Amino acid sequence: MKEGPDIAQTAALIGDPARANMLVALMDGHALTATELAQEAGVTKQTASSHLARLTEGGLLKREVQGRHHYFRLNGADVGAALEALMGVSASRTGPRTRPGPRDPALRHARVCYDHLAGEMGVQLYEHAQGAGWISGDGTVLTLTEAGHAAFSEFGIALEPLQENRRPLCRACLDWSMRRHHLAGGIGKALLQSFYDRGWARRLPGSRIVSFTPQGERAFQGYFRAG
Amino acid sequence: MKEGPDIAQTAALIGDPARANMLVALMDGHALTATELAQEAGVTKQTASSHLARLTEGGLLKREVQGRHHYFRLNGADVGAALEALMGVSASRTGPRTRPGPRDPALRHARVCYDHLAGEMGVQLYEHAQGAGWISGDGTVLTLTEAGHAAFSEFGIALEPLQENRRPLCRACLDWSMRRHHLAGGIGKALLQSFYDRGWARRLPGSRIVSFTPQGERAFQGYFRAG
DNA sequence: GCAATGGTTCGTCTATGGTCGAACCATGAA
DNA sequence: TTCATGGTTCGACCATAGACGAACCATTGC
Repeated sequence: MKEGPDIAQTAALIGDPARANMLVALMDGHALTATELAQEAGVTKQTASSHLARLTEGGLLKREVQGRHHYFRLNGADVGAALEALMGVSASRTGPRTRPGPRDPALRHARVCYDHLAGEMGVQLYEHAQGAGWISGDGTVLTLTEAGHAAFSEFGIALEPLQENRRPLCRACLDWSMRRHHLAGGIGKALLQSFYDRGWARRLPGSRIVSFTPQGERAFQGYFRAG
Repeated sequence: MKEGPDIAQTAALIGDPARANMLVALMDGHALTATELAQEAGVTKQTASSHLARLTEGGLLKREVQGRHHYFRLNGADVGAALEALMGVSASRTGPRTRPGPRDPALRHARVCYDHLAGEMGVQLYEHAQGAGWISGDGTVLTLTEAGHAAFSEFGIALEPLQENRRPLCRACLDWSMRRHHLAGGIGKALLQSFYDRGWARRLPGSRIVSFTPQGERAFQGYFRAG
């Protein structure tokens, strides 16, 4: 009697704590090996192997074998989007009784979320874009205004190839550390890449921290100062 | 070591087949009583009661008591969005090996999905809007173009109050019966309401079918003919 | 008052599935 | 070859949680 795809199966896959930990660990976009994921999830290698097999079988993960290492990554952007959507409802429902956020100040200041900038700087970027009228809409889905189109183009973001993409151009992602929004979507990704390219910031290896240089932070503030 | 909201808990809530059936049954937007939901899920009243209690406790459902009837509905649009996102990944991963869609031709032709139009007519509407340049973007998130703004305004949709809303103005929703997109978001909802108001169509009670009158269908084709 | 209907609570049964120990394959290096 | 490391498979154990029967509360109508 049921119609539509088997949503329960997918949700149950995400619904196990160990697997959920693996998935959120992969939300930053890169691939991790099986043992790294086992450590992330806090289980032994055997159980991790079982979970990873089920996740790939279920189509949520993609496996790449390189020598004796098995790398896993999220299978497509929509998987990440679904995880973000679940985070959104979890955050708004269960409220802030969950831990208020990462304890590491650097993590809280600027970190990567899937493939875009999160943390205080991410929130600031979003709120500046909102205040300057570059984006409109207050939900998870945003529309890019003409002013925003002009501003991002001027900043050096090539918008046309992004619009060709199947990926949402412009989306808000709930920042669970601050319970505020930050900018996700194709533009969010392109902006972070641009920060890297300009030498404003770099990704600390083995961590989600995005480390801005003093000059980079100053330049960022010049473009996106709040208010 | 985990950070962020407890995504596993929410996902596990959705991950049970009985509960998932209840949730998708509620995706059309109205409220259903406990016994109706029990029937939808294919379980007895007792088990349904337990599931419903957990869903409301988890913040996914909202309960309204009217006399001796308990009505349940989805708790907010983001819950529906999360369900749609899960449907998206489920549909694209597990592929069309799941039943290709509703068997009832009327259901396949025009039905309600959460609160907007789905089925063949929904897909046609989306593709016309895409072809006419009213919307841009090919992912789940769309931007309304100026032409689209003009077109929908001319059709009689008041866009300004929608933009105030927290709800996404314009979004694509994957139609799992056709594996194509249809138009969701605030505009999708407003359009369907407009079809009702104009007397073009009505909702068949107790079903998801949207029944167009011959004149209504003709008028619809006049506005949104494909090609 | 009584009966009927809609929902919930309690107790029990059962099975699914998450976990780990141990053994087993595969790759790469000495 | 031998050894070490990264992953998987197998088997057994155990807890959770989903299912229903029965009884219980609440609302409506007679």
